[in-house]
Amino acid sequence: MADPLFFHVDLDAFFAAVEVLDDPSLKGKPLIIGHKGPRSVVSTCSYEARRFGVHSAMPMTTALRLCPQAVCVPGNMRRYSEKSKQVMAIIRDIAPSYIQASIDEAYLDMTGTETLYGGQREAALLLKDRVRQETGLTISVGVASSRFIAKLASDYRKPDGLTIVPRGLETEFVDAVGLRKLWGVGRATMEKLERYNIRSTADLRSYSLQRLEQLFGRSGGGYLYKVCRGQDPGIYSGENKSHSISAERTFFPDLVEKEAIDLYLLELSQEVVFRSLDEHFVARTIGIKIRYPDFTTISVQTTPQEGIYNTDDVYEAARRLFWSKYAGGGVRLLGVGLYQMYSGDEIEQGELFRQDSQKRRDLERAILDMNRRGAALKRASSLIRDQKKPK
DNA sequence: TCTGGGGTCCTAGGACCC
DNA sequence: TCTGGGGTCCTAGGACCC
Repeated sequence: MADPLFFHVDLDAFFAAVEVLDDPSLKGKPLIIGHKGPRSVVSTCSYEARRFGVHSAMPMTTALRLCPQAVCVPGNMRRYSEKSKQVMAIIRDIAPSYIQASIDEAYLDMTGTETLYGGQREAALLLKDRVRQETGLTISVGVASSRFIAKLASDYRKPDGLTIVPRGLETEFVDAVGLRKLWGVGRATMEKLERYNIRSTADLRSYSLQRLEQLFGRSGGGYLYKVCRGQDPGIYSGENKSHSISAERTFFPDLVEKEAIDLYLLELSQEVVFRSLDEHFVARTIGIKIRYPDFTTISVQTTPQEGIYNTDDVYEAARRLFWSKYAGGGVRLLGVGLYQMYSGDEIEQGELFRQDSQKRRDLERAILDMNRRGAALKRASSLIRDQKKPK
């Protein structure tokens, strides 16, 4: 049997690259994707902007202080997902199988393709070439014996990079990448590691599995034990898991009026329900999230016996949860989520009220279909909200 | 650095059942 | 009844990633 071979493909500064493609006058300029508002953050930025210290998730105010001449555009997800699909189509053409991990990255299982393309490097170069020719975008590719190492490798040299980690040199490669840049080691883990004087992957290897499990829990300990040895922690199974959908909004200024809070709860409820209809998922649990001006964030959820079928069900539950938990004062952020979602549309029939719920769900589906055809049809309550909403 | 929005996974405690 | 152990479900919060 052929040795396992994986590619990880990562689109370089993806959103920014698409903007440049669509407006060549932006080429070579520091470009930031994100809203300009006082509470927004950088979504992506071009490499020119990165030279000023700008990076993803940075508060927009900070970014513009570092790089005042940056061009700032809000972003267009529909356009990005269009380009993403083009790239995935090329990947599908070249790889025997692949997993799309997000809008701008994918894991390709290239096991057994060495004779087909004349070698790993040749296959990776073919992929890079085709993406450039057919979409105008550049990608960075990591090649390794596991998905985990391939992922680290694609990030090792960017943009337009190609890094091949030879079989057997996984541990050395992980050492070269360094602890902080390992996927899954974020700030909190890093701080904890430093408290134990663990500053490198080599330090980490001197700890036993048992000790790491004591310190980081069964799962976290096992994860660290494997990755510092260049082993794949196996995090890509993902089949048969429940799914969730959420929507949230940060406000400026903070919300204070009861009416406004209710109207936003309605809007968010509507949003998640329509998306669940679109994806053909039914939820068992609904939750809300409140963030106060001091950034403390709480969440509450409930799993109603009667089931959750339509916007009214979600909105009523969201309101109950909110008003039972709300501590008063301003609201910086509101969120509504559907959890424990399973695919399916039909609800078990039987009781009358359920049939009624199903009818409303069918109505909402009809509205969704009309919206897809471009009709600007909204629920009346939402129209009223638009009139009342400040700005 | 005064901190978006959409997700996933993990943990720990409590309820409840056998 | 002062009291075990395992399994499953639910909840709140945290960490992490793109």
